[in-house]
Amino acid sequence: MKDYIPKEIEQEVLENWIKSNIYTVKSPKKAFSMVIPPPNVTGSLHIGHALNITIQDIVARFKRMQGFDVVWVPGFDHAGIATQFVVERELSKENKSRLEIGREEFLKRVWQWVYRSRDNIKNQVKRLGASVDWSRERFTMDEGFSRAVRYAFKRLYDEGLIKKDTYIVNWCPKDLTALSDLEVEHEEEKGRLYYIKYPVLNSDEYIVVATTRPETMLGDVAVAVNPNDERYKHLIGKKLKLPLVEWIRYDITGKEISPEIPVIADEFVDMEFGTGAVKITPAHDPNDYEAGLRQNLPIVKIMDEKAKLTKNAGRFEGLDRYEAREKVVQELKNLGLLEKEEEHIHAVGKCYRCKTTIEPMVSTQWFLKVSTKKEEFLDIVKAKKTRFIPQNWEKNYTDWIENIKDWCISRQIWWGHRIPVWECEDCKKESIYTDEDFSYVQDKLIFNLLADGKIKKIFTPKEIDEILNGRNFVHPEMSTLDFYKHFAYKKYYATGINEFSIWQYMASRRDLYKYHKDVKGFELLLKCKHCGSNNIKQVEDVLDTWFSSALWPFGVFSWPEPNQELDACYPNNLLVTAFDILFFWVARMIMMSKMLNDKEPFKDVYIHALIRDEKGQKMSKTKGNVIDPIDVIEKYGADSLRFTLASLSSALRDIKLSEQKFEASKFFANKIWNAAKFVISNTPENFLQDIIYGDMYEKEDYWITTALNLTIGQVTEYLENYQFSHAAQSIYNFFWNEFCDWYIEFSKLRIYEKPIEIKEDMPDEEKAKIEEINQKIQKRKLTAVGVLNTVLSKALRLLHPFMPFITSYIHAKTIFGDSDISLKEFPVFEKEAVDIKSYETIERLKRVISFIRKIKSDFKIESKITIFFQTNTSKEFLEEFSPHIVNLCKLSALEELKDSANMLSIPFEDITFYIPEKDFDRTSLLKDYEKTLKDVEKQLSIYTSKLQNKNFVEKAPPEEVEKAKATQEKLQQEKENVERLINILKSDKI
RNA sequence: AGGUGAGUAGCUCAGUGGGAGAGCGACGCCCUUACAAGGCGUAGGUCGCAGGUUCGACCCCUGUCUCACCUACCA
Repeated sequence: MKDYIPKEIEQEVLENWIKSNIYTVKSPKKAFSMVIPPPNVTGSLHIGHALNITIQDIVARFKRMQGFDVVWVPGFDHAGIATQFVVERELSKENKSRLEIGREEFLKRVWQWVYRSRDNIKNQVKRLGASVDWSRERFTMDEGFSRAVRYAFKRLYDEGLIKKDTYIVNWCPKDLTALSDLEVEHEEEKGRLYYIKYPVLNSDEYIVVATTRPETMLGDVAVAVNPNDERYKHLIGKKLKLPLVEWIRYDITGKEISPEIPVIADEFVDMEFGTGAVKITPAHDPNDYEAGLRQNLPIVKIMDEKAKLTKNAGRFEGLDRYEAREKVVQELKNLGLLEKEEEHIHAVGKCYRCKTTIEPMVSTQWFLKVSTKKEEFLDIVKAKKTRFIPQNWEKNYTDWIENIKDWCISRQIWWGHRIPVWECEDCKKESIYTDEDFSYVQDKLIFNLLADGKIKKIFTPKEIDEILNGRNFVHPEMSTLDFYKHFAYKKYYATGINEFSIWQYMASRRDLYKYHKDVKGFELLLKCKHCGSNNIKQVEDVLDTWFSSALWPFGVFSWPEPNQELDACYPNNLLVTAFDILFFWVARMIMMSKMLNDKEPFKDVYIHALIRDEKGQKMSKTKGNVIDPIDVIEKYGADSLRFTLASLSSALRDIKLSEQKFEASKFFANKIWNAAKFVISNTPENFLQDIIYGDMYEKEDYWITTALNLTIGQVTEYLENYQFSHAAQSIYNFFWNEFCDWYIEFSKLRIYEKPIEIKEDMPDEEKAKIEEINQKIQKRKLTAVGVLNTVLSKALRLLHPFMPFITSYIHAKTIFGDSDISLKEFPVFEKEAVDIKSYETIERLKRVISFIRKIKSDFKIESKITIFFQTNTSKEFLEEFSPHIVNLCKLSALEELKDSANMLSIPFEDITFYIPEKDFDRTSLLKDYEKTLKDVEKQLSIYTSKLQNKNFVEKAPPEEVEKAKATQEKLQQEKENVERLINILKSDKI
């Protein structure tokens, strides 16, 4: 073995895994299932993904080694608005807009983008070492998912849970789409509060209203005051003249609305704020909208979808909302109707994608009525059908569900699942289509292609042939037809489909397919399910991306088709995700799973932290503080990246990350490498045959076996409880501080012990004696090698989930390397391997060695010396381990004291050591020991007073009192020892 | 405004009703045949502040300050 170069070994190991396909599971029996949170196809993975994938892979590898059929499904999310946004930005580089090139051409561009981005991310996931089953890869826009989305939509619609409705929504005037409440980010902003006078009709009085958005006054339909507000009570029911407006406005039903508006009473008005009078603009403010509904007020829209003012704004028509604001304010000023303006800080809603200020707008959208199902969604978590880890998140979930509003699921964008609703131009009613409406496979396939936008309204058999028999987007190794069979229908239809067979089929089904002679194409005839009219058109809107992501835990297992894998893998055993998508995604999955299947989507959700930069700030490309996981892998290796993330990942707090932190893990990997090098290079070739001739275990062998087993127990428990950082810490300590620092050093006594040379001229008897000794040496060596190998192998297996590459590479080179380490058994805690007596003996030995090392360091003893000892109770112990002490302390010998002349005596526990007198810095040493004495005395006084306290002795548990007594005695001895030493140092004797 | 989490060594963080820990950094000594990406040793903390409960509090309770995040409102 050469030096540790992560890049080289990781490459090699990765190739082996991919070649041998070991993470593919055909038919899971004892299943452990997870679905990857599908990364967006918007670019590349960031360090947060790396953390997410690392945690999942740790669990996956752990469970796999424990004998589970681990089904870990990878995949990607089409990310509607985000991806559309990115592709539009690309287009703008060519000075084009999506509106110019049209929907069809634009979507082609998106698919090209997705292809590149997907492959890039896929490669990154592989380099992280994720042991996903690539044969199960899915995409939220693949043929199976698109079909599942239609099924889901239809079921929810049929149950009355999906409704088209006119309602006030969050509208992004740049992306030109509605957004859900969650997609709006609130930011504090400095604004102004304008106080405007509204004259009371037929009176000299006026009401002053305060507003941050004066331009919306053009859409005012009332002014509201609190019914208990004495200032305004007399005005309730009177009319006001809306300033500036001298024209007729129309509400959304087309009714004329006068600029004379009523003063109304409504409880929602806060008397304390502003003037206590509120202008009501139902079309452009969510609160006003609600008030409008309560008070039966008309809705006057004054802005269009780009937030430009409309005809209702009279002479302000065509102005942008901000231009209009300035102009309105100016005109009010001129008329003397602006009482004052004030600085005002308030939160402004922004589009989460493009940061444009949201315009609340009344619009017709599709809603999923989740608010009616609150109790059911709460129950999943309350009844622990789904467990949140850490549990704290339950409260967040519960609070959010309790206040949930209906979910606006339609988006006015192009990239996404088009709503499967066909509206009838004749009877105006809605028909939902899925492939359930067709009985023959051919029709089902053609319908799906049509609904997915893969073919146009009029299509040719050749196009169908090319698509179905062409390479599939997600699984290029199979045709799209096979993809349908394998992933969507989960059945094998014998039907082969080609251009000719389709032609023949469609020609025979003139009831369903209309032939267009002019273009030699067919049209699938869809009819209105209510009046039978052919005059129906599919809704242009697409669904919120999270609508499809919410189906992920069962959609990847070919839902809605009943099948064995769905049964075996759903509910998923575990979902690992970050808290920032708790509502977006986790809650939505719970909702969909409950509504569609009456089940929880997963048993456990492990919610991990977000990664921030070293200053605790969110990483973002614009700030330039991102850490690219691939850069880290290049510099430090994927193993180091993973180990670092795992050791930093406490579930509760954010992770502050800087590049430097990967270094420690790389040093650790290097340590592993070198320790393994030592073990492997000292293992004889035919070791496995010879090991039966090995000798008995030494105490240190029992010691390391015990320490190993204690570690195994800890790591297993930590992993089972998702305590990754503790598990990582535990292995780290064992490997470095026990195995490397002590056991390997101890083992060198036997490993490097040289056989005695036999000389020709020796008498036979002596030769035989030496021969016997040499055999013994050989036997002892074999045992040490055996223990080294066993411990190394088990330690590597403990480490494997964290550092899969290096452990796989090294393990293959050990005597146990017949198959990949990821398929080996995870070490099991063995009670009978724990030998507390030997363990404590060696722990004592470690203390003695450390003490002698400290003495050597304190007294600046550099050369090899002989140290003498004197003891009543530990003679055997010191003699038994004298080789260990001599070697690890680099002494020339350790012997019992014969003559104390010119010796400096140093007490330790029940032993006194003697070193030769020599020059050293007495003052500084005295200072050190006096400080030690002070510390010991302080400790001792704590215990003494504790034991003198009657209350403690009487009330504390007896074992605590015993413990305190023991500690007191220990401290007493230590105190005496230090005092003795100080006296010796002070005496003129030396 | 409500909620959640955090405040422990210079930095990053563990920890728990009974002797304050680790990693990194700092300092001193060592190129010793697995490893200088290493070894050996050392220094450094009234555990945010104030009360309370307890025989005993870094830990539990109350209050308070600071920081971060989430949710809602803000005419």
